[in-house]
Amino acid sequence: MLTLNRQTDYALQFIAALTRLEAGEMLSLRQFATNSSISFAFMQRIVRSLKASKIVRSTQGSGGGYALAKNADKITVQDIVESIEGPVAVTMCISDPGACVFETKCTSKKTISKINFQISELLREVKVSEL
Amino acid sequence: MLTLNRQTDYALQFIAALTRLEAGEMLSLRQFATNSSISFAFMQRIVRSLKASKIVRSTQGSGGGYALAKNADKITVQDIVESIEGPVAVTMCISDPGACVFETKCTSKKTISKINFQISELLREVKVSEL
DNA sequence: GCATATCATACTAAATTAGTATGAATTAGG
DNA sequence: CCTAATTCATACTAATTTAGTATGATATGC
Repeated sequence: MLTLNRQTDYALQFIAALTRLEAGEMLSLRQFATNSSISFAFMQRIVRSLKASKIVRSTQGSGGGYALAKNADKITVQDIVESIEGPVAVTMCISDPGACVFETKCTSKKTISKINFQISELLREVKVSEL
Repeated sequence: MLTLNRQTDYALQFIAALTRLEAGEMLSLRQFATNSSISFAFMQRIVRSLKASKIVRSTQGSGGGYALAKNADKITVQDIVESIEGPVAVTMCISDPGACVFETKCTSKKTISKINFQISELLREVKVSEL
């Protein structure tokens, strides 16, 4: 089905929520999770990746929470996907050269790489401000 | 990683091999499998989908095998992907409306649907003759 | 100090994907 | 008619990935 995993899906929703904050406002993850009836612990792990990729920033302690680390039209859907799932790689020859049994005799790599690039570009053109 | 599964990968390689056949020639799956050192039984299941989608045709019995069911530039990568994995659906709200916990309050569906459509179109523009 | 947050790690469960096994049906050629 | 080579069909198991849980530490405002 060529699908994003659920974590990415949740991440996009969380980011969308952050785009709706006032300047200076923080969103508590617990509040978001409860509000959306999804697992808080699961969300924590997802958001950790977003933090590591510098997509969101956080403040700890009471009254703390998360906010976008940069302007919503400086963050792309590609950034989110890559933060959670790693680089787009439609086939294993892209993510893991040498893994494919066809490798040497494959005539399609060029075409496949092009598809991969185009999908990646397409995701890069969508800003999270559009979510 | 937004990746095609291995079955699709194998299917693309098989189709690529079929495009290289002379008119009237058939390729035995056993031969292809042995040749590529991948599981014959696994390939059988994959090719069955391709047959069901009328992408390949087959003749049984000694000397039989598979060939493309239509011209190589009438078959797209999208056809192969859809035959093996089903329709492109980047998020579950596309493959399974009602499954997503955000459903009602989601503001992003339009954008996501657009991405989904674009990826699908992109795959449809690549013909298997290019593999 | 306490309630409310994030941070970090380790674990378990569920679902999907990959791969195997077995046997039936079909056909060309000797 | 027999045999070898092929596709067809179904059912099963194993491996991997994804989803989800549990627990406790660390930080901060009031």
